[in-house]
Amino acid sequence: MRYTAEQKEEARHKLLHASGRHAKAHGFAASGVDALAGAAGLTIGSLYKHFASKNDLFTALMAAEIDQTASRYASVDAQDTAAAVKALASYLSLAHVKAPERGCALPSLAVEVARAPEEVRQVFETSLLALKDSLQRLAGSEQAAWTLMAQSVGAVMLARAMATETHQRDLLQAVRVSGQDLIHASRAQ
Amino acid sequence: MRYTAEQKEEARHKLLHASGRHAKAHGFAASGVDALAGAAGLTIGSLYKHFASKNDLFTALMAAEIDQTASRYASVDAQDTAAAVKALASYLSLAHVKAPERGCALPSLAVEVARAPEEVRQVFETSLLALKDSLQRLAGSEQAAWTLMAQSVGAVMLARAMATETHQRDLLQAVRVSGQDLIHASRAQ
DNA sequence: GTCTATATTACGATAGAC
DNA sequence: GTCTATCGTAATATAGAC
Repeated sequence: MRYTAEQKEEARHKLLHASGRHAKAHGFAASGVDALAGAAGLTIGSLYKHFASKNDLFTALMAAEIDQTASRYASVDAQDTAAAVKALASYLSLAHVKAPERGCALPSLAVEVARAPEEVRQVFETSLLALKDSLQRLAGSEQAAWTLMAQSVGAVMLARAMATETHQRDLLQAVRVSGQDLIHASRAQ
Repeated sequence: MRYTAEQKEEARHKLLHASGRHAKAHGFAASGVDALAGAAGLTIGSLYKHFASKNDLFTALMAAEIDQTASRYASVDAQDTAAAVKALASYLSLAHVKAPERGCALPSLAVEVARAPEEVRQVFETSLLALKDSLQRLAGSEQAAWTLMAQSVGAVMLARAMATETHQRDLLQAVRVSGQDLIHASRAQ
């Protein structure tokens, strides 16, 4: 055959990665299928050979994105408090706010998962629980992990919606301090 | 004239309210202009007599929605700690997660503001800062206000994206406890 | 597997009658 | 001010050549 299984896998991977970037920046529903495929240098017809529907692409894309975020925090040394604080500061940075296409998918796309069919939400939930476990290693308790996740995701999303950088900084800074308190409190015990 | 200024104002108000409900449930960009107008019992042609464009409607709708949330927390007695905790519990309830059309606009629509033109974000920011001030009365400090807002909005959004009610409860409960700690800490001083 | 071309539907916005 | 009708455009998805 002209195309090997490896080449197909590679094309699928590139499709997931590139359409993920595009969706995080412009929204998934708001992105046309042609734009999603075009981001990977492909065309509509080709995309539909890899995914049965736009929703099918969304499911795979979301899982890949959240897993990527989870593995990022899984690689942080849980013993190293300074490393945990640094990872938090990176998430709650102005750079993250300004570059959604390179950042975490949750502030950009979680709301679209909420409106997606049960199947999508089921796959998403599995990935999200894995991310929570990664955070729990750094945050100490499950409660701290959920709180850290919710406030970080909320802060980045709200900061992106604001118009002026000064206020974005204020919000990020406030949540950063609260998050640090949370991390330190769990380690003081 | 056949239509008085009051009737026009009333129609505009109903349009804002009904399209707000619809947008919170299904997303603003994902909602057709006909569906937005239809939610208020009107038609497209009529909507365009009140708003110059779909984006113009979004700006007005967002401001009205956030102001509504802000006034809700402005009416809570800042002296009454139990009342503040109760308001927080109501926001972080399963009922709120299950009924986005009747709830706060932030978990549903903030991400769309982030992708909207500068003009929209500017108006949004003004309303959001007023909401922050309302929360600051209850939370004590500005830092606690931003944190409370970010984690509550994030928690509701993430809970809505999850598939099973048990995990939704876990997340809401965790953030509720953290929020209560935040409120109590600010009042212990 | 990738492409171009197309079928079909829905979108945002406008025009004109009442 | 509200309605129906309509103009362009862009959407999702499929068909068929290579």
